[in-house]
Amino acid sequence: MLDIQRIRDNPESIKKASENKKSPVDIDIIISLDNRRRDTIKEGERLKSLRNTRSQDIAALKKEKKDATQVIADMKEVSDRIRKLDGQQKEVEDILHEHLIRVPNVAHGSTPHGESEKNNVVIAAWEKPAAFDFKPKDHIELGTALDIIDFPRGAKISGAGFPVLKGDGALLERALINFFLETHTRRHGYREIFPPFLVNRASLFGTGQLPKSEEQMYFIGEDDLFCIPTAEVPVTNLHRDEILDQAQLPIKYCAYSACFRREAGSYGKDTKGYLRVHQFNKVELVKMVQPETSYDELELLRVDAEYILKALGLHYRVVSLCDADLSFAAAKCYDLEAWAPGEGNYLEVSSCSNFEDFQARRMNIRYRPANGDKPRFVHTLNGSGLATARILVALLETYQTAKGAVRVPEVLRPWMQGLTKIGPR
RNA sequence: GGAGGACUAGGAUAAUGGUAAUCCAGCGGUCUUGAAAACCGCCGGCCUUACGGCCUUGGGGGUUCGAAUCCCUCGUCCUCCGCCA
Repeated sequence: MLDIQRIRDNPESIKKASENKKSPVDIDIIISLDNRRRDTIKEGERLKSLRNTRSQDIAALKKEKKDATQVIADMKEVSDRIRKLDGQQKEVEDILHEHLIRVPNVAHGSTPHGESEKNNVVIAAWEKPAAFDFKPKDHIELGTALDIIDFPRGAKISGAGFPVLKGDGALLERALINFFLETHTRRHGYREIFPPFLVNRASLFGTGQLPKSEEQMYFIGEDDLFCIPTAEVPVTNLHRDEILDQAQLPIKYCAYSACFRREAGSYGKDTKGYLRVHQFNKVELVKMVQPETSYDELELLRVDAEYILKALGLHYRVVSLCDADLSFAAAKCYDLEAWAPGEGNYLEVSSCSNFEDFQARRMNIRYRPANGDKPRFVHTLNGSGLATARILVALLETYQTAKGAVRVPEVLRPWMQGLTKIGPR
């Protein structure tokens, strides 16, 4: 959510920014609603001031055992008008709020401008794509032949988009999660969180999934709870409605969670295999920092996520998303894309974003500056570190051998029961 | 799931239906070689150039001229009962 003051001060630039983000909003109606709101408040406060002073008079009269019926009668009328004005004010504020929460965050100055994802900018790459002296298979063929990914049985017990990992595939998945968590906690200094996988509406509003993306989430109506689409939601909301000490910042959390996404409306895109599924595993990195440091922290966050890809020896590239491709709440975002030789494609395995104070305003997460000044909103950031479904795909396809086995990268072996490769059963 | 109790600022505590008091912590200052102690000021939010005004007792409603206080409702925590991996 943006500061209404910021919108009042720069209506044109906010309007332009929302158009650049391809979700234009009507700024004029927001300004006029806000004017009505302010007028109503003004008149209401004038009457409330009157009521407060006259109430004191009534108290004084009663104390002196004098008659107060006339004043009380007058104030009854004033109170009725206040009630009416309060009602109007609430009505205007509700409508204004509905508009405000749909204004997207403004892209940061360093975010490239563009018309679509085609204008995203590749800013770095690591390693070369793996070379093969045979035609590399895709992960579906590999996973099925090795009997470590079972698509048909997943479809049977749950539906399309719920593949089952079996045997060494399940072990590999678990190894990845462990490797990610160990790296970020021990090497990068993040505190591990094991969050609830179901959250309430307030949490989803805080991180910006609600109200815009309600249809993308699994919903348990009986309890009004949602399955989390990412650990970002519970972890960032940990400090909702709190005032932190400056000395606590930066806060760095990492969390494993299963992630649930309905992917409504995305049929036809990446439908094949394990690339776009309804449930996958992810280790998420979340930071809460002082505003002045958030863009430095974004670079550090990206380095932490990139470390995993380097350690796994995967070819990848870093993409700076252009404003048109930026998510609703983000001001700047880097995607990390791992190379999948079987697909012949790059797969998005991490998004590292700075939300500035956009989420913090929605969640009311502030910190008290060391000098005792009044609380300021923190800046929030998050990034995948990483998502296993697609990393598993990149690994299988990158480390496959001519004989159809898959070598296990060195760094995963401590969690792989001594396996150096996954072979046919 | 049932019964009872509680919720006041960062923390802790007070207020016969008359408009939120106090303590601690924190910040600034006086004093000091420095620190501590002591003392003074600040110490929830919003509006206002200012003076000042309005709001704030877990959330939302209601009664009343006036609600932290009375009523309804929801939430959270605690105690007990029931159920349970």
